[in-house]
Amino acid sequence: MTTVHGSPAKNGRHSRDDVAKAALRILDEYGLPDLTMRRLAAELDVAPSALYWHFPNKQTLLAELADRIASRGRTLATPSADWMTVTTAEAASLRDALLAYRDGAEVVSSTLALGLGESVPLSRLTGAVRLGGFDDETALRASTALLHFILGHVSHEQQRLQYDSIGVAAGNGGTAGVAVTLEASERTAAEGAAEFTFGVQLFIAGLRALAVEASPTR
Amino acid sequence: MTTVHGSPAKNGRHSRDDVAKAALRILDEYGLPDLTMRRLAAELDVAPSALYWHFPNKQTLLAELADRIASRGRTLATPSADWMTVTTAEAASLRDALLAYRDGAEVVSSTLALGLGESVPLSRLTGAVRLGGFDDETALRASTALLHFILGHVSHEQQRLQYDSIGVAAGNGGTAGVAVTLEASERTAAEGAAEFTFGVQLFIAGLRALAVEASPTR
DNA sequence: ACCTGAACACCGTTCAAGT
DNA sequence: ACCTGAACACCGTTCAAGT
Repeated sequence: MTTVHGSPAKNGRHSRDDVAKAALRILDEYGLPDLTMRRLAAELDVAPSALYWHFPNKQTLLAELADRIASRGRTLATPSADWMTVTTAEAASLRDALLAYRDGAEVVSSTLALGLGESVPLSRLTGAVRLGGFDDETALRASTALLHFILGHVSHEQQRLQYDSIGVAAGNGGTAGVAVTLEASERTAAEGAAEFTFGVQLFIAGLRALAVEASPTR
Repeated sequence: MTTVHGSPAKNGRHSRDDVAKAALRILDEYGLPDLTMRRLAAELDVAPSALYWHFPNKQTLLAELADRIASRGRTLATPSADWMTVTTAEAASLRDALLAYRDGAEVVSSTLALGLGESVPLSRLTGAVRLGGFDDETALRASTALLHFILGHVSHEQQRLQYDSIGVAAGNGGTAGVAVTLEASERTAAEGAAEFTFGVQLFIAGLRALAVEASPTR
């Protein structure tokens, strides 16, 4: 017997990994507000208190999810490109990872705001920027600023996507309504991507300009 | 008879403004997690259900608070400065407004994420950028990116401030501990301001660079 | 116009005890 | 090693009814 999601039924014996995976499933299907400890326990056919054997509290669980979301499919291996190309690719890859889960940006940004797990996405961006030969402080400040932009932008983007899909549910029910809403969400996605690219380029252009000011001969 | 906060005691008859002001008091003194409808009702000596006469739900109340926070003391009147000066001043003024209330950035950013009330801070930034002669789309995208940076940055900054003050409470109790922590929070504040300035200048430099690319003669 | 009382349907977390 | 049962101390929101 397997669940609808393909994971084996374990008759009430779970690992920490099982819990995290079930949480990601709920997050992706129903969104962050519906990801409660009680709902998660029910999904695993377990009493709510059982979860506290695997995670000391909800915050820690969310940090684990943030880590998994931000680390997902992030192997680019652009071998010897310049820092601007690598930074652009890193930013796009982070955006993709956040967009891969419903409310992904919210989860990452809220656990970053609580002081846990900011390391993964930030260090990748910092590493990319550092390729440009900037000093460590500049690289860190610039990538922190870029990270804030990315998280804010994708959060906003995902909120608009959800708004569009509420439009589907609240539509007048016909295929016409669905078609209109699909159009709207395509427009939302396209505009989101364009805004994102613009923002990233703005950062890179700014960084390059500051570098030129510092050493005009190069 | 007046309350400790100086507002007149109204024997259980309140206006919408009273409710918002009491909410801001709780927010500033105890933080966003402690700002519950029940706690707010208690502060006003009223049953929780009474609040729903003034606001349809908590989200609407938070949107009202976000509006008040983001609009606070924001009259700069730099008459005829260039767009870079005005944008820098607008960004700094927004940061000051957010820092003026505990968890201010969180409140503004979360209600912006819910689609309400983004107008005030965004339109001021957009107006400032537009002074540079950029087309409307560019001005909007750039100021949106800048706003995301500001909200993310100040959220992070306020979280660190809170972390520092927890240090005070959890310190070993002596004056030495307090002194160390004060030092830490001063360092936090100074570093926060420097990072902020750097981020804003990055944006402005990027925007100027993009403008030069578009029309190299100017 | 503004509020009460009572209820509904939830939360996160703890802790002794079980297997 | 992993879970149950029961409890504690909360939430936001609705709605009929009061003044």
